[in-house]
Amino acid sequence: MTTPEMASGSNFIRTIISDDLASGRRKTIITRFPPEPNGYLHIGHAKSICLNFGLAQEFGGHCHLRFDDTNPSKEETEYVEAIKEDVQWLGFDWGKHLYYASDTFDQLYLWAIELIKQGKAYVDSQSAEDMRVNRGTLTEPGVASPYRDRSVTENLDLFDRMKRGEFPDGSHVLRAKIDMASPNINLRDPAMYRILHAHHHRSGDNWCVYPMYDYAHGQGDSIEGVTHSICTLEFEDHRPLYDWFLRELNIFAPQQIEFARLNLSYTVMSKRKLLQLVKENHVSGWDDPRMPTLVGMRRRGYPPAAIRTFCERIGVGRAASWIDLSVLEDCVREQLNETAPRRQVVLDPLKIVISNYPKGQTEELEAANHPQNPQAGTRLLPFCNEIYIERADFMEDPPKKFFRLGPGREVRLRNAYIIRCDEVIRDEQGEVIELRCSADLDTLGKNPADGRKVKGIIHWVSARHAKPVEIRQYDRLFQLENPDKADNFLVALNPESFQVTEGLAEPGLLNEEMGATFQFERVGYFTIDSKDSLPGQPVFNRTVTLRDTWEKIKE
RNA sequence: UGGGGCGUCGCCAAGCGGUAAGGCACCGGAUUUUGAUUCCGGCAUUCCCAGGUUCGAAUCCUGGCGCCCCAGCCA
Repeated sequence: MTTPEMASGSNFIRTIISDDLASGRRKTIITRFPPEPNGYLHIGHAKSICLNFGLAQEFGGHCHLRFDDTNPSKEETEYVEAIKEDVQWLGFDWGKHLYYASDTFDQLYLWAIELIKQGKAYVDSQSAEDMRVNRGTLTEPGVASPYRDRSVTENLDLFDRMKRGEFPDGSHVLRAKIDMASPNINLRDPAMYRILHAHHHRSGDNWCVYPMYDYAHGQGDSIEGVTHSICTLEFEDHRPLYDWFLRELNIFAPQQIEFARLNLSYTVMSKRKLLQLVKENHVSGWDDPRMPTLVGMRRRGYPPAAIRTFCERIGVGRAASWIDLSVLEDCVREQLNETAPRRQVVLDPLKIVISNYPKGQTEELEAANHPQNPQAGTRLLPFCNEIYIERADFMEDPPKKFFRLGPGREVRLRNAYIIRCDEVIRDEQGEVIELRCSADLDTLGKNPADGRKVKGIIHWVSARHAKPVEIRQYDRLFQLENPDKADNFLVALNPESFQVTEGLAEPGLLNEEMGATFQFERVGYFTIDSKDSLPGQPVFNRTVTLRDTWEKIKE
């Protein structure tokens, strides 16, 4: 699959890969996306997915999906299934290349024994606290463990008994013997295996020892023949360790390449924080339409193609970057503008009675489903003498630049007639509750014969035919550009990120498909909620508003 | 002041010694029965700063400054 949005500019990873291919250092390329199944995928993962799968497609290679399931205490099958679904939804296919780090446990164990035999690994029996203290600090070297020089025989015996489950969690750990004085802390005898009497979602209760990320990842890459192992910048300091294991084991060496992770304004990306939002009910779940998760965005109505465009547009680099949320929203608009059928829905109704239109009459007016795409066809809109318009489309005392409705003013009803406001009706409190208008009946599908210009166009629904529908208006979850900067990110939550209103929709909208997205003309894009909608009773999620230059002019 | 990185337009980002791509945003203007879309046009004498090398530097050298990451038996 090669989609247009991937036709691409250059970035440093593409350069490395094409150089490797050109020089013959690599015959083909294999990348991988290696999520830990301990949470749902978010937009940050999407960047990595698009990068890895995109590169593989572009250079005619493969991208593997590998679950990094080396820590049974945090991982669940629920997440595995959700992750697969998200990757597919985003539009990528790993084919037969589905792997699990846990599938390599046997091989990893054999390699560990090999390293012990070579005197490159040892069993340490210090407490976690002692290990921490003896590791030294950023500016002082570490101190060797008193167990560092155990004999190979003793190490072999201990490691075997660790594996058999003879020891409690935390009593021993297998460490690589590298350099306790290394300025790179990752090289100060990093842990390879810890004892964990835990049930693993795939290997069950077969193991009492589990490999650490650093000991498992590079070897997993190597086993799968990964040529370019792309990860985020915080693993850069781990690269010497990644390379060390491959070299000591003398196995195929993939190249680790790091890039800057995505930061999005007005959102948090850490799994811990997302989990907290879910657990403490600040949102309705991982799939809450305000969440930066892929399930959330899907429910909100973001098309996968928009997310792909976004990932391509933001580029790949090594400099810490902050992308404004509006960039994502623009990608969504761009995609939806092309694909979403148009409809008319009034969110905040104001009644109009058209005095010169026959009371009992109803006519069906033809409206285009997509003005720029005739192939999208047309639909019929019922029209009668009573309609609703958007409250904001009327002003009693409008400024000169306001070209909607006002006393004595004319405006075009989209797909219908031009009307003039003759009278304003109010209740005892003085609030406007109704408008009396007259229509120019000779303006259907054409401009006034006398040549007068009517610039304003507003949307409407027939009062006798419109159907009430639930509208959920979402906004950014946080009101701080960087919620992580607050002492507690929860104080940055936007109290107005979710508002429910009842709108009035053109009747055809009642029986559309779950997940379908429409443009409510002049308002925004709305998607039928796939969870809370009922047959004939849709709930609409506001996916994103339309761009609104009037908002700017007003200010 | 241990180690590893990063600093090019408001936000991303190309560039790799030959005289600042592109996208988004923004500002004009045109078309428009969505103040949407679309379309044209504008938008860094300058690349964190200061020196130096060179006919020529964002690109090389030296010295500063600023920011990010690392002390889990997490990934």
